[in-house]
Amino acid sequence: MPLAPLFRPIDVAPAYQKVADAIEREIVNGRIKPGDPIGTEHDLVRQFGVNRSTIREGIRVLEEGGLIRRDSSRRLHACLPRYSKLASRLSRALVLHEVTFRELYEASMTLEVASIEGAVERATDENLAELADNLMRSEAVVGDPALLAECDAEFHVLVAKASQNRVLQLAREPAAQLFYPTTEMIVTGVAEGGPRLVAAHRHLIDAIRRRDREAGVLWTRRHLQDWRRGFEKIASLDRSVEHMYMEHAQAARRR
Amino acid sequence: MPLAPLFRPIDVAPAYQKVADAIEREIVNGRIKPGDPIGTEHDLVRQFGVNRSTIREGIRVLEEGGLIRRDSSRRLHACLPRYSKLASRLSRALVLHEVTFRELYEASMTLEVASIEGAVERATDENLAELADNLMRSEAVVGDPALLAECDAEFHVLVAKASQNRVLQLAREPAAQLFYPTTEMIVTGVAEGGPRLVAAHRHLIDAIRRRDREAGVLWTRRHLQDWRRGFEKIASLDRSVEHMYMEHAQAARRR
DNA sequence: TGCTGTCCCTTTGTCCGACAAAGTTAGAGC
DNA sequence: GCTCTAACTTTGTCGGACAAAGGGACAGCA
Repeated sequence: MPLAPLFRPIDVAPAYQKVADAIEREIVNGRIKPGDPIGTEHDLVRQFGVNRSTIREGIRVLEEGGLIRRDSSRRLHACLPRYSKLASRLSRALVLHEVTFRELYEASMTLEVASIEGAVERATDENLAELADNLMRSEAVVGDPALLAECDAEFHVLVAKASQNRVLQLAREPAAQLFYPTTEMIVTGVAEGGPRLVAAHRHLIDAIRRRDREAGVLWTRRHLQDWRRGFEKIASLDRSVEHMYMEHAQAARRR
Repeated sequence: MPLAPLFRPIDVAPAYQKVADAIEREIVNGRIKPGDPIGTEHDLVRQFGVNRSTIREGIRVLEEGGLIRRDSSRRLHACLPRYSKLASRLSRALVLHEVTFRELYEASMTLEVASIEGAVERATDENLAELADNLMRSEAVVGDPALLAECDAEFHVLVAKASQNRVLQLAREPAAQLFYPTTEMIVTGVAEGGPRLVAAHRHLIDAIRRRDREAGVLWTRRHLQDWRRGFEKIASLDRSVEHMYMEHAQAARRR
């Protein structure tokens, strides 16, 4: 029988962590709003009563977490964490955990179908305009796998955006970021890949415009199955995502 | 007509960022494997030829990103980023973006249904044993909303784990973390909430064991609809997730 | 033998002071 | 009113310093 707990574990966090936590708390509970300035390092030195080096370590933590940024003049201010930056953290984690393409495919099937359902139900005219613009640009680069893959990635981001569900938007992003580089490979390797991709996008936009849920789901499924078939021509679905893909995610994060 | 690009944009990143990037690169492309030691700060000072303060700022970045940790003796080593830690970053972002409970509910409906489908298809005996154990513990604390909510959160993590799809596992986590505190409130407020919750879990385990997909989906839907009905008794689904919820996510992250 | 306490070395967390480069501000000059 | 310049501020980096905590070796003791 263990002894009755007489003492609570005492909180021994290094000072830089406490600095970061203190600022984080003010941001997440709204006392510091996104866009508000945080003050200079010297200000923080005075407020927290610790050395500037300590403050700077705390700032790095918050910066990496996406809670604060430095503007053009390098001054600190709070900001809304950006989905794509956070998502590339997750993509990185998925790569390190060596998830398989099958897992990516299965999860994406779920997430993209949910996105299109939301989009069919709630897309605005502005969403549709963005999608149409994307389609035009896709048609123009149908012969260039790299650019087309980029357009494809953007297309699905726009569909998710049209769903008006930011949780979904965020949830689909990590897997999508890992898809992107493979799309390029597939379009390169499969002759009719580019035109089929663009055709699927056209049908999807059409389904959204007509609020035709069945068609939206159907074409999303086909679109992903096309990806799958293309991928299986060059590799096994059970292969794990390779480290090389991280290059893309890293580049995306820095943007 | 712009001039032909004669120069590439040069990479002007601060030194601490370059240190972090260099170490990150080695980890994500596998030259440093999870668990490998990184070396002491002094080692890194020698290797990179910069000051220890600079090294330390770079380390903070990687630490926050979950790529490296300090073990009990505070020595640095590479590690696999933990889903729950990353997910709490995302939860934090969702709170700051002020997503509504409706968005959470809709996305979770999709993600939890997908999880149970995967679990029904692929759960192992070990997964089932963990779920059964969770159920037992839930039954024991059915009268204590806080503990029951904790069990409920764990239950759904286990279902996602049983789906054997780590992408799904990761995708559902951020939303789930925001659900958790509300579950406690609902079980407190609705008299029959606790027993219904446990009953749903029992049916879900049963469905997984019998590999009965229909039943799994059905009971997952009911379970979530129960949550929704309970929630609507105390607030509107269109209310945005409040900053106070972050307290829970923060606590979870530190674990 | 197995446990304990001690000394020494390493490592981390923190502090101080310093300086160049880049950005900001205020004022002079037109 | 506008531009240009000269302070001033802020950041990024550096060097060195020191206390506290851990790890390891070693002696002392049951």
